[in-house]
Amino acid sequence: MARAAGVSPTTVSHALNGKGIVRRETIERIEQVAAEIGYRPSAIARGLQRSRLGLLALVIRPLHTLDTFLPEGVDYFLRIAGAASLSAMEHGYSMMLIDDPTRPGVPLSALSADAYIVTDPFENDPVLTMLSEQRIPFVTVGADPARRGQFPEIDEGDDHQTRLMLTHLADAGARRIALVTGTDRNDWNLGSQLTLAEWCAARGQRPLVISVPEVEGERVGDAVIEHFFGGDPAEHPDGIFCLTGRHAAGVTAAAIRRGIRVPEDLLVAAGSGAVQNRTSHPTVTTLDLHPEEIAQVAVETAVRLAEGRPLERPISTPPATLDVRESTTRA
Amino acid sequence: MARAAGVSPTTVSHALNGKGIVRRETIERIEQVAAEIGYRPSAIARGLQRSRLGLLALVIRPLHTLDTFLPEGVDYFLRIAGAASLSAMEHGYSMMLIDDPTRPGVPLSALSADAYIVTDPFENDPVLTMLSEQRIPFVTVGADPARRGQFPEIDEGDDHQTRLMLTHLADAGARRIALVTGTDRNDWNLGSQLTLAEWCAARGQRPLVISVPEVEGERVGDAVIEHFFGGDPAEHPDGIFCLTGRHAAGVTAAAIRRGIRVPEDLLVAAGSGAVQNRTSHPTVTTLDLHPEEIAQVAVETAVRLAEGRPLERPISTPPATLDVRESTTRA
DNA sequence: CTGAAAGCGCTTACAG
DNA sequence: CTGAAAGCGCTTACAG
Repeated sequence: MARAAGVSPTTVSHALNGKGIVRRETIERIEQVAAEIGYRPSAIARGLQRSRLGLLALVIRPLHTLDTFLPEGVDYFLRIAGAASLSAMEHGYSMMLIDDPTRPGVPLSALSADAYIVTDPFENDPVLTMLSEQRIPFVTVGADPARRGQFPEIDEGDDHQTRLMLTHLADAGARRIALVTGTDRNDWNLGSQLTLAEWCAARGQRPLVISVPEVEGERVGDAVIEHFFGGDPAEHPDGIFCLTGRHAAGVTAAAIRRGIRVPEDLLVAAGSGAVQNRTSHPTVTTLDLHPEEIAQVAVETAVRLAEGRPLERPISTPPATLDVRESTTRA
Repeated sequence: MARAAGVSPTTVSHALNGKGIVRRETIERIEQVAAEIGYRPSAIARGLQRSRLGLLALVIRPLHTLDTFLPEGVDYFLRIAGAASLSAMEHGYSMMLIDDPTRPGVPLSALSADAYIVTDPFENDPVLTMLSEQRIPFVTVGADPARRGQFPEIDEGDDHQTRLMLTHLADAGARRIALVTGTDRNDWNLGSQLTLAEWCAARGQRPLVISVPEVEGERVGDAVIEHFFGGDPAEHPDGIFCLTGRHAAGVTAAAIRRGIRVPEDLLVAAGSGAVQNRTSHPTVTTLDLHPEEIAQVAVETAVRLAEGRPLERPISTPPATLDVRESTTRA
């Protein structure tokens, strides 16, 4: 490029980056030659200088537990990935989608992002440990339950969300609300149990909770219903809050199979909605967690970290909102 | 690192990469020191040498047309993205998810992948033109309809898939099959029209086709039904093949609203399934395009290109299979 | 205003 | 077996 324009590499660099002082005509000539020969500076060479590549990475932890990377109907994480990728490009970065970077033999490239976004880390998540040991900047979406506040984290507002849904269920007529969580030890699953415990304590109730694997999806329905409705009728719930949409779909179907009417006998709602919840009969009330906006905030934070700019903490996201549907609407 | 181990950078490089000849003990010492200080070679410096970063990029063209990057219920592209990302890591690469890289002001990083995968390029797709001009390796999933065979491409088997579905509809009792395509000018939309034209020609029929925007999703239902059932009853179809699952969902619902029974009066099927099709009433027959396997083949091809290894052409993917559901099953 | 020099952190011939 | 030198393609002080 320098040769083609008949100047030194220094001048090319100055001209194209608007640094230093270069005669206007020289800049124009260089720009023209660059356009002609389709010159683009090498991101790698520049990266070596700045030791930043303009790369962000997204690690979606819960997907690692699921058998398929992308469980059907669960659009929450996928919308995060898409929105994060767009958002990154708007900030001048590209987004890598990577699986567990602590596995032996991960590609070097998977560890060369300028900053990482880790959504829903597990308790004492080794990914966070590794990144932190390697002094690689990262931000989590949802805290590591065992290390809350230790790392830059974006509060998903789990507590608020859980209360929002519990209040809605109570308003809709539920007197005894059971909780169905997943088994991943993340803030979402663990935090909601704490919130329910407080909620129940305030009402002098014993919390009804069951944790079932995320990966089982709809299949957990019968087991969950049997668990809550198998024993003492005095202990039967009249509202069930499932953290995942697929669990809620399975629970709703199983309840109906057992002759329990939804919403007449039992209110059902989901935390993170699945597409199924919008098309099932009855349709199921869910929370809208606004994944696009979470992704945007996460990317902004990651960019700040990558560029060594200060963070405003705590970082929070717009609160979840309710999508009220038939499963919690009594006539 | 070299200093820490008391050897030269050359020896470190040799030891860690298994190149050259290094005494076993030296290797061991270097490895130990590396582990102790958590040393990882810089992917950037190495990349500058090899002018490859170990990065692949996925460009999902149809998502660009849609208003949201990740339309709800459409899991095809998302499953491709997830599977491609996993597959890339197995090959020692990381996967970037990028939007249109021809836009002015794209991050340099978005153009520094070793090879690109472009799914469902448009006719004369500027992305392909740009990549090809810049001599950046890429493979398309589905051809550029205007430049078939000009670039490395993975055949999605559109023709086979369309015939598979037409045959199924005919077997299920349809005498007059209409086609609903999207409006993106990609192989999937254009190719299926050609196949239908041939199919109809063989039967002495005039093809019934309408193209409606992908982004409209379910909302197109009434317009499509009105288009096909508004006029001469002799021209009413008794089978509709919608290329997208969301269109099929909308069409099914609209037909039922109009008193057209599915599947009794009208068979409906979808090309690429959406989650809705599995939970609607009636459930809707779809093709399973096996996105995970397509992603895998695409990644393998991209890796070959990145490494300058020869391609075996034509590259093909496992044929689509039918998921037969209620919408094409008459009692 | 412009360019020669050094350096980012590696790898790869090549010399010892 | 080991290391000094050159170089990957840029950027950034610094000298002219």
